[in-house]
This record gives sequence, structure tokens and C-alpha cells, in this order.
Amino acid sequence: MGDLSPVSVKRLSLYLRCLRELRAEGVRFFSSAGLAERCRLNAHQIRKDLAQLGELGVRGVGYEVEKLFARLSSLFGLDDEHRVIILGVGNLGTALARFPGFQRDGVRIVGLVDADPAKIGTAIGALEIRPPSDLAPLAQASSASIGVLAVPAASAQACYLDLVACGLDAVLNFAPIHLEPVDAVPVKNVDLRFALEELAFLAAAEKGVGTGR
Amino acid sequence: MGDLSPVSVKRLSLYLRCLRELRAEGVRFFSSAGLAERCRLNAHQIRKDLAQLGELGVRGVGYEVEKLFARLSSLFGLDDEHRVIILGVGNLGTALARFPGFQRDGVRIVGLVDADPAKIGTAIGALEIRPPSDLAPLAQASSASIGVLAVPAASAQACYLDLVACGLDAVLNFAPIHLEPVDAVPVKNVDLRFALEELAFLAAAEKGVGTGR
DNA sequence: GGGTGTGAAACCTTTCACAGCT
DNA sequence: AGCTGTGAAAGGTTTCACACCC
Repeated sequence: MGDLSPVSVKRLSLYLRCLRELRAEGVRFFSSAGLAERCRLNAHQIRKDLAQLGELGVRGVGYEVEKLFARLSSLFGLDDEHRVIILGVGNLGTALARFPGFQRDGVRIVGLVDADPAKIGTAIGALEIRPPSDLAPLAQASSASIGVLAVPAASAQACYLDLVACGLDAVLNFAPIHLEPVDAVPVKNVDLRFALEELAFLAAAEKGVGTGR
Repeated sequence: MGDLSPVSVKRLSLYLRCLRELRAEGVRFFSSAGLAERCRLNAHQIRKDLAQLGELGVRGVGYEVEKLFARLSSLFGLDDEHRVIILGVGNLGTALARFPGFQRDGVRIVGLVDADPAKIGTAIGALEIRPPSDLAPLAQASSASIGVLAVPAASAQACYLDLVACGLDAVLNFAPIHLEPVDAVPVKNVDLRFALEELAFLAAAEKGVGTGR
């Protein structure tokens, strides 16, 4: 089986979301065409994506919701819960800690760490904010697998290295700086400014600005 | 000149960030190879991307920082400031309102809107939070071009339509729901849960879980 | 010499057509 | 008949090689 491409993984994640909806609605079977309509892609692509994971469908019938849900959950490692530690509990860190999507369906936040003495000891929901010195024991005790960086750009690289040292498997970085991956610990950089600039381009294009036309 | 592909636009935005750094460092000229090293891409791709925008470089010499900076700024419509209105001033909206990248280099937040009566009248920085009924006059008075949705998923589609009705050019959506574009007002959906799931996949792959190997 | 711009080659992704199973 | 899985075609993107200009 060939490796999945990142763009394919992104779509599979979308399918998983749709499957959650279907499950909640009590649907048991569906076709690629039906799913296509729900997530606005075409049926060909969905079949290609799913076929990569093995023969999950039944010809002439379609796909079984539970079976595919189980397959995708296991693909994303979501049947064995991912434990997440957030570094940096400013506005963004707080928003992430409270974001429902970070506390559901195979993901659980198990730690909040911030260097600000004024914040240490306070809590968000049921989770207390801990000092950086507690990071390593916290990571070990909770067997966390994912770190989230919501710290200023200046400290992001150092914090990333701390997370790597704690043995985490992957890091999600919100600091507006490109982190260099080390030791095969993958980083996903989410740069909000990039998203805004992409949009600025679309907005400018709408008006025909800067395109030379 | 053919249209720029989204993936190309994303890279151009990255180049622009690097150019800001180079400008700050007082550099006046650079080569595609030099930029490649700085942003970890290959020089071929950079030249291809930049060549699409016209003959910006000088053979045997390289690119002039100021010239390219001006070209990219105008491409993104950033020389004429983009004015941004944020809908939904919860944790995420507050984080965005305070995010430095949303208040710099051709982007300015000009309005905060929230339906919560307890928030209306309070301020973030110099900006007062206004009720939804103020949205239309606010958008008009400030000639805003970009709307940011940081509202719950349930109200996102309705809020998007409100923004469209106000004549905005593009919308950045953080609600975990896919918005259907209408009236050629482009939407960029930023789903934080997707980012996390992509990462969960990478983390799981590290351990060889769910891949069948 | 040095570094850009560009057409061709290699590579990957998406779309299509249809065989094959129920 | 209906819908999936798959090999082939089409469409894009990235990489390469080299002509061209300073």
C-alpha cells in the first residue's frame, strides 16, 4: 500500500467528520455519491481515497458507516485517545483549550503550561495551568502524544525542542514562525496571517487590483 | 498571464514574509537560491513563481528587495490597507483581535461585533465591541473588505450572509462548518480540528498504528 | 561567471470509463 | 440494476536543463 498524500489525509479527515454526522443521524449505509453531496466533492475522488485503505465498500451496495468510521478512527489513531498538551495560555491558548473540537472524539487536552507566574495555578475548565518546569513530568504522567504551541514567535523554537525532549510524537504550531523539524517529530505550522493574506489576495483579485489587468 | 494557483499564492505569501525580514535587515538584493535557503524551498520553484508576475529579476544579478516587495504587496492588495471586521469576540475572536499579524503590514482591524449584551460596550485595545445591528453601518463607514467569523458553528452561515449583505469582499471562517460561498464572495475555512487530525495521523503513523504495517 | 526566465520532462492528482461483484 | 474498485486519460505542479542577459 502506497503512502497517503497529505491532501488525501485532509479529505479523509473531512470524511470522518461526515461519518460522525451520519452516525449521529442513525444512518447505517451510504454511497460515495451521497457522501460526495454532503461534503461537496466528487464521488470518484472519494472512492479513490477510500480504496487506498483497503476494500471497505460493497459493490452494488455502498459503505457501512460503522466499518468505515472504525477504519478512519484507527487510521488517525483516534480510537486510542490522543492526549494533548498546550504550551502558552494566552488568548489563543485559552481559545484552543476551550475549543470543543479539541476535547472530543479521540482528543483530550491533558495539560496547560505557561511561564507567566500570574497565570500559574489558575485554571481553565478543570485544568490547572502549570509552570514550564512541570512539562516533562506532566508529559510522562499523562503519556501525551501531541503538543500545541501557542507561544510568542520568539520562544516557539525553544518550546518545540522542549516538547521533542519530552517524547511527544507531533507538534501543532500557531506561532508565526517556521519551525524546523528535528528527530522526526513532525510539525504542522498553522499561520493565521497566511490565511488572511490568501484571502486578501482573493479580495484584491475581486477588484482586479495588482493583477496587471 | 495565467491565473495564479492557490498553492502558488500560498508560497508568494511566504516570500512576502521573507522580504519583510530582508527589508528589516537592510538587504537590497538577493538571489532565488538565497531566498530558497531562507524559506526552505528550492530555487527553481521560487523563480517559476516569481516569473509569473512579470520580469522582476535581473539576470546575473538577482532580485531587488524593494521592487519585489512592492509587487507582492500590490498583488495582495496590501499597499491599500485591508480593513477587517471580526464577528464573534469570544476567546478566539479576542485572540485574533490581539494577534499582531492582524494589525500590521496592510491589515487593520476596524470593527468588533458580538451579540452578547455583556460584551457590548467593552473594548479590546482601542476597539469597542458593537452589537450586530451596527454591522452594516460599521462596514460602510470603515469600507471594510474582509470579514472574520469567530462565531459558533450554528450561527456561522447566517453571519456569513450578513457579511455578504454588507458588501465585504472575502470572509475568513473559523467556525467548524463548511460555508457555502454565495455571490462570488470567497470564503476560506480554517478548521482547527482538521489541523489537529492531520497531526494525529502523523503521530499515529510514527508509531505504525492503523496503517496496516 | 553568475543568476534569471522558459520550454521540456518527470511526477503527482484528479477525472473518467468500465470491469466486476451483489 | 446499482455501486465499488481500478487501470487509463487528462490535467496540474514540480523539477530539470539550458538559453539568455548582466
